[in-house]
Amino acid sequence: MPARDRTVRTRYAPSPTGPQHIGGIRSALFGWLFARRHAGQFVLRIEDTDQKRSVRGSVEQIVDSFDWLGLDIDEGPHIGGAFGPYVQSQRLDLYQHWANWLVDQGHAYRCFATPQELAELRKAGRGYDRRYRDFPADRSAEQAAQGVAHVIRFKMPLAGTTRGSDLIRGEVAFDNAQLQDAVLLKSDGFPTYHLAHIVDDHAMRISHITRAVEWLPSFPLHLQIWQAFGWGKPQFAHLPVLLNPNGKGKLSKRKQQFADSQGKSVPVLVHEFQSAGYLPEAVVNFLTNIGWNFGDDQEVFNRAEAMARFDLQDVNPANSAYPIAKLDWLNSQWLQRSDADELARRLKPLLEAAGYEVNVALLIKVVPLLQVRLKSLNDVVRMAGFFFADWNDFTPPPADILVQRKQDEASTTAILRGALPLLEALEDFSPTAQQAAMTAYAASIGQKNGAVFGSLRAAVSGQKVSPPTFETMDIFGKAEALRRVKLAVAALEAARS
RNA sequence: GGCCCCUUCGUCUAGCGGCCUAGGAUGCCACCCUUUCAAGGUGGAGACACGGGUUCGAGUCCCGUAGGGGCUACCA
Repeated sequence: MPARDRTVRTRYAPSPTGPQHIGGIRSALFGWLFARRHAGQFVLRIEDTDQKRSVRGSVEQIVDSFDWLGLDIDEGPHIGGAFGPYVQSQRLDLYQHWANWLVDQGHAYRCFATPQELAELRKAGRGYDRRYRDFPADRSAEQAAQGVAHVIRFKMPLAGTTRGSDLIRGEVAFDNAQLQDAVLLKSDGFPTYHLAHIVDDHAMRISHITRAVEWLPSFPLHLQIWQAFGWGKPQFAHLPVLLNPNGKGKLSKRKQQFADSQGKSVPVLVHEFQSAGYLPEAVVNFLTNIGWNFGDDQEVFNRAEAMARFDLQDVNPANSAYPIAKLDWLNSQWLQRSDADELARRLKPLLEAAGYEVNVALLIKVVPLLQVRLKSLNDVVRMAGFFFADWNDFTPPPADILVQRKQDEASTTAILRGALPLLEALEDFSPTAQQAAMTAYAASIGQKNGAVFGSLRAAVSGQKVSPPTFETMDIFGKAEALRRVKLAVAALEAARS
C-alpha cells in the first residue's frame, strides 16, 4: 500500500542521551508540524540500542522539553499507544527475529570478523572487505550454534544504482559499489540504527521519515533494506541542520550554551532557553522560521498558524547558520503580545527566586509597564524588582542617581522640594494629571521636563532607568510616592550639611 | 582521499524563465517621537559565489569550478 494513502504518522526518535538539543528539537518540530497539518499522529520512540550512551532520566527530560514547547505527543514510552513498546531495548526479540529472517532469505549474513580484524582493516585504510559474505551457510550456522561471537551484516548489492526520492531534495542516486555491508545486529544482540528504525517504522506505521540530512548517505542502505523486507516504504524528508552562528560546523556538536564571536550567549539546550527567559512560543516561532517561512512576509506567528500552512516540500534544503540574534527580537514581540495576566503568572516565580515576596495585585499593575521593555523574562528583576522590595526598607538612592544632567545637589533638592506641594495638592493622582502638573511646574521654574521627571524617577524608584515615572508613582500611590520624594530631599540635605 | 547534499544582503529568508532597476525580517546607521529605558515611525547602506552553456529572455534550467556541510563505527 503506497505510503501516501495512509494516515500521516511521523516520529521523533532520539537516543536517550540526556538534555534535549535544539537541533534535534528543530527536526522534531518539522515532523510534528507535518503530522498536525495532516491531522495525523506524532510518535516519540527512544532509540537506546547503544547501551554505552544511554543516560537515565532522559525520557523525562525529553517529555519535559516537549511539554514546555507545547508540542504534544500522541504515542510514546510515557503514555503508551497501540504500537508499543516505544523503547527499542524492549523490542530486541523483534529485531533479532527480522535479522535472522534476512539471513534465511539470503539478504544478510553472519560475520565472524573480530574487532581486531576490523581495526586492522581500518588501519590499512580500507573498510570491511566482505570476508564472510560468501561463507558457507552450513559452517556459518554451525559456528553460530557453537556460540562464536558474530554480527549480522546486510548484503548490499555489489553493483548498480540505488535511487531514492526525498521530499525536500527530489531524486537522489547512489552508486551501490560505494556502500558497505552494514552491520544490522551487533554481537551483543542489539540492533544497529539501520535495522531497528526500519523494523520499528514499519511496525509503527510511520508514513514519513523526517530526519536530519546526516542520514542521507545511509539512505540507499535503508532503501535496500526496506526492499529486502518487501515492506511498503514510507516517504522520506532529509531535513537541513543548524550550523554554528558563524556558519562553520554543525551546531549540534555543541553540548551546551556558549558565547559567539560578539560575546553573546548562545543557548543550545532546551532548558537553557527556559532559564534564559525565552518564551516557548517565541522559541517555536524562531525555530519554525529557519528553513521554512510562513509566507506573506509575516515573521511572527503561533503554532496553530504554522500548522495550517506547513509542508515538508517547502523546506529549504540548505543548512542554516543559527540566527540567534533574531530570537531576542521575536521574544520581545511575544512578550509585547502576551496577555498581561499570563505574563504576570510567568514573572512571579522569577521575582520570588530573586528573593522578593510578590503581591499579585501589584504585579498585575506593573506588567503593562514592562511588556514593551522586557527582552527576556529574567529582565523583570532588574527592571521592576524595586516594586516588590519591602517598602518600609526603602532608602533613597545616592546623589549621583538623584542628580540629573546639568543639575547639582542644591538644584535637585529645590526641584524636588518644589514639586512636593504640587503633587500633594492633586486630587487626581493619575499619570496624566501628574504629568500635566509637573510639566507646568518645570516650565514655571525654567527647567526642562527631564530635570524634574528624572529626579522624581530616581527618588521614587531608586534607579536611573525605570518604567515611566508617573505610572510608577501612580502604582505606589500618592502617600508612598511622596514619602519617597521627601526621603530623597532629606537625604540630599543631609549629604550637603 | 572517496561518496552525498547545499550555495540570494553579515544573518534568517521570498523568488519555482519574463511581474526583479531582486521583496521581507533581523542586525547596523541616521532622523522623528520622547521624562530614563524601551517600544513605535521614517529613511539608509547591504546579496543572486564564479565560469560556461540552453533560451528571444536566467537569480530561476543544465554542466563545470570554487566554497560550505555531512557520511565514511558492532554511535545514532
